[in-house]
Amino acid sequence: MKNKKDQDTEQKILQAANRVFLKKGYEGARMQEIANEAGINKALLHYYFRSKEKLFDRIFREAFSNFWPSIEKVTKGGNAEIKELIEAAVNGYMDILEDKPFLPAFIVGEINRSPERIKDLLLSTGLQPEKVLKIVQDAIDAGEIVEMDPRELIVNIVSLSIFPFIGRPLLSSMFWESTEEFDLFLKDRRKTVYEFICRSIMKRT
Amino acid sequence: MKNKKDQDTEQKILQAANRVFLKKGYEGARMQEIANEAGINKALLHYYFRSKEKLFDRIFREAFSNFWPSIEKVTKGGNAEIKELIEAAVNGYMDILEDKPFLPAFIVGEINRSPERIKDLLLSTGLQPEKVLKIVQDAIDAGEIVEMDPRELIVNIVSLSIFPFIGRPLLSSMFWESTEEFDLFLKDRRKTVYEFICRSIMKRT
DNA sequence: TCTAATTTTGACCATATGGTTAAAATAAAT
DNA sequence: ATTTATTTTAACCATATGGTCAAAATTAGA
Repeated sequence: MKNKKDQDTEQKILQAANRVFLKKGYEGARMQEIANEAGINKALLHYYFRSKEKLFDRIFREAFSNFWPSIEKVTKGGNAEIKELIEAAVNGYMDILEDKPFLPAFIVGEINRSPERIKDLLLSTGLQPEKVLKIVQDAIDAGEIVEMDPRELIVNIVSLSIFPFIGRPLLSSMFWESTEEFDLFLKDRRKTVYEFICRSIMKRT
Repeated sequence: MKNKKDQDTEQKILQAANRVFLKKGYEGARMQEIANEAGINKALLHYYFRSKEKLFDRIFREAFSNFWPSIEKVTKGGNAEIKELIEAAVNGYMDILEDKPFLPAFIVGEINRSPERIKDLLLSTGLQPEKVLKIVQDAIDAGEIVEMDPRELIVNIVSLSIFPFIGRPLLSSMFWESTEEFDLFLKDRRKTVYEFICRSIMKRT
């Protein structure tokens, strides 16, 4: 039976673990640092979460499920508009990543470390990539956009949305005066990316 | 004075370190594993490279300098064509990344781990981002392409070229039958990315 | 208030890991 | 051939790290 203090401590641990794991990854993270960050004894971590792997697994699954923008509004109604899909995807990613900029680097880094877990993870998210593909394919069949592999468009949308956050330190150093200015650029970007994509896929008159 | 065996061993170590560090990152890599991979005693690593940090630094600098496509052909002559720039950049990245797919994940991961090193690294590469920006700006001023922040176009080119390699395990699991098929997709991609970008920036008639 | 259950801690353990050292093996110099 | 310099190894060392445990502190239940 859980009481109030129980919940508090568990939450403090999870928040601390989240900060540390996301910034340093599984290999770089230290249980001691997580304990310090949470303001508790290291043994408590094991009391609540058995092992580093178990704790990490909890954090990672949570992070992974937060990684996907919700586009049900677009996919639900049968009459899916391709432009709405793009707008929802780009805005969805921007919303998530402005709030948690470390998320994508963390996810791809950890997936790279143990790729065998992907299948399981994807299943538990209940994502339906086929639905997204179908929307794109329908738009192509209807002649609304140029002909292309639907997967290519998806990859491009995702690339344009996510990569600037992964490459933030590098890009901001090369082309901006400061990371703050780069962040301003990122804020504007949801508009410009959307336009960039639409210009490319709309047929010429 | 170095003799032949010396060179051999050093090279074997560097190759082994390269494999291990690129796949596992600094924190995940083990000196023992590098030694095994190189077929030598662990103490030899320290004989040749003092410490893990020193060895890593050597590998990382090498990796970082390999990360940039050579676009001098385009930038050298004053008459820089924007389309040539895009083609050179996309093809340059594809050439590099088809050969070393782990490179971008490694670089961005390690830069994330210690961002303070970037300035120094960038200086030692002798890259000139301004030149690239100027080519884009000139094309805009000449009315060849649509108006936009030149940095935005650069970021888009880089994102579209690099991200699919970073997100390979995830993307291939979601939208392809196997990683092999995804790799075929990546091979074709240098054409389609180029076209995708050009369609977006060329002015409508 | 008194007891039982739960939570928290400090001290400890086993192992992994980066690093060192002295001696053995090999190559170079004479 | 003998000596000297260099390369390689096995055996260690110190420390960091994930994890455990018994006791103390706290909370819940009677």
